[in-house]
Amino acid sequence: MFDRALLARPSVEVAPLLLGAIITANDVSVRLTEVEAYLGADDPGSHAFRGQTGRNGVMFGEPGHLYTYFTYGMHVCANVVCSPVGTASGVLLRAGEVIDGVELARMRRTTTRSDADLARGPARLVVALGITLADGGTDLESGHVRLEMASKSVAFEQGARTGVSGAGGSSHFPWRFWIPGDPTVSPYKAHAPKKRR
DNA sequence: CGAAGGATTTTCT
DNA sequence: GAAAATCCTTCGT
Repeated sequence: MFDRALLARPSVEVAPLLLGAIITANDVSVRLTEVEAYLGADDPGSHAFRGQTGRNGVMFGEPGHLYTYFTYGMHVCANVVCSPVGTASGVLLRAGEVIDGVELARMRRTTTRSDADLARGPARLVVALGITLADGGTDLESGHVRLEMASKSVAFEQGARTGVSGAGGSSHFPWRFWIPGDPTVSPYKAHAPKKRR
């Protein structure tokens, strides 16, 4: 199922609904096990915090579309756009379990040893699915990247976001959601301060 | 097993 | 010019 009205709600409400959902692209399907919510306003960790720019434009657009961005010079991350047109919010896809096209995903993730690592982490998930920057703005209902939401909600846990620099990284925004006990949930902790800036 | 450093380029100030 | 919603390798315990 794909319910755009459901996605038009704030990302903090949408995030837990996406756990257990299945995203399919380029002949690989992933069942989401970990996500993070980002808001445009009132969220220093969001790209849209300082208003609309060329990069984050699709976050202000129609819900249910794909928002991709390039970060750390070598990684692509993917989000599901939430909230009505004109309001920026999104859900970062942090990790998932490859349930279809495992062979293909394994070929793309040459550095991966175990199958549980294929989509464990935002940039890894994107690579496993074969998504690139050019896929930003794709409609997840009719494009070549599809989202299939779970028919019923699953049990989940909620806690502090990881990897967010600055004020947004504080545990004041406990907007990370995951399926407890799942081996594909990202193991990364908040990193120590970086040296080279 | 855990901690730390380095890579690399798009985007915005 | 500086920072960035990360990942991988290497080093130390």
